[in-house]
Amino acid sequence: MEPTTEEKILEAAREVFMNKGFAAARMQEIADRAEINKGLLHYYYRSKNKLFRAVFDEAFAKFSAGINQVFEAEIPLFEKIEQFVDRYISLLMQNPAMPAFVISELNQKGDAFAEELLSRQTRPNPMPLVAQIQQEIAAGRIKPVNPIGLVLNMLSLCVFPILARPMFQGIMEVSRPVYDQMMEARKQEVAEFIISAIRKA
Amino acid sequence: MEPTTEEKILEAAREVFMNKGFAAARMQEIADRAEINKGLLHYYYRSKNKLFRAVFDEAFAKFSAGINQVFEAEIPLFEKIEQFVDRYISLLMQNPAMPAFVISELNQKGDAFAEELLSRQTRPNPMPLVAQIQQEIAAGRIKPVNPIGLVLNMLSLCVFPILARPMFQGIMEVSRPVYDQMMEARKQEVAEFIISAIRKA
DNA sequence: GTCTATAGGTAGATAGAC
DNA sequence: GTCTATCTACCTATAGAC
Repeated sequence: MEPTTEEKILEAAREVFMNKGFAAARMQEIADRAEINKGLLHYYYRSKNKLFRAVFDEAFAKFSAGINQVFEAEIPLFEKIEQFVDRYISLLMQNPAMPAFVISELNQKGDAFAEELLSRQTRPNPMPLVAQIQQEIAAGRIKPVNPIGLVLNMLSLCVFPILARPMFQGIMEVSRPVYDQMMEARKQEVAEFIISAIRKA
Repeated sequence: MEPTTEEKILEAAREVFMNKGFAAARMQEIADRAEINKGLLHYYYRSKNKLFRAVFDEAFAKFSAGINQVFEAEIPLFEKIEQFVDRYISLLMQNPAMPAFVISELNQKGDAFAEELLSRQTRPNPMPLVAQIQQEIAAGRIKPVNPIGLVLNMLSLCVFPILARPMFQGIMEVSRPVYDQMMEARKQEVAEFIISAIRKA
């Protein structure tokens, strides 16, 4: 089935906003990619800001849903870590521009924007995982680490390599296929790294 | 001593470019912050692009020098990890906008820009640390991990929490002072986390 | 709904007086 | 070196025909 005009606009806006950021994005380029004209863009979304919000909100909700799905799974901690790393790196590799997009817009638009955005329904909620980590510590099954710190470590290890891809490729002088291959191997390595760090001696 | 006009310009440009990014930065705002007028800005730096490059190159060189200093230190691996985490988190906390700035510009301007930029003299060189890790593995003193992956993990754990500060604060509902305090505590925690992960059982 | 044309505003860059 | 004034280009947004 043919995509509707609105779908074509959103798809085009996603690509342009995510790759260039809000300020550098051009309504003309979005119109061109959607194969319509600028006037029609404003007919559907009255302003650049409104179109941006539509794209950003969707990306943020997708990001949140993907992450919460694993946070909430009712499985043992070590399995959950493995699943989290595997699924989350896969999700990020499928949308490699998303993390840099979300991070830089949140940084640029100031804390007011971040606050407003994070007050919505669909947002990351690490509490189930935090609680699970606390239980494991209380039961003496893993080392006594800061639970929030551990969740932050898991996220850092998955997201940063995607954010830093251009820098990493430049410094290490590796081609894109080799980079992709390394990320694939990292799924296993990162899970082992985290589990080794918290497993009781 | 009074700062020269050029110093005032660079200082103002740093603040504006780092917080807003290239596209959203305005020459007018830079002029205002430097307490001069737009015309004079163009007298010193003929274009916005040239001014941006001056700021970016300086930030990138500073970033690289700080990191290389620890990569090259001739001390035992576990000590080096502790020093790296401590110093690098401190450096980042003193320039909290720098990582997001460098990362997003490298992502937005495409791989050509990244390639060109990374071909300069002062750039991050993790090879001394990679070699040291390989030696430790060969000597059987740490677990056999991917050396490049380990360096990437160290960087991820230090940089990502700074990049994600607005998101982290929003999700965890913590104030700025509490966030700063958590980052301070992380210096110790992250070093222990990494060492636990690679120490032989 | 979709197009063309254009209004209205703003930003980077230049000219020229002092 | 520093200023004011202005040019030129571009971009968002609107008006109006079809």
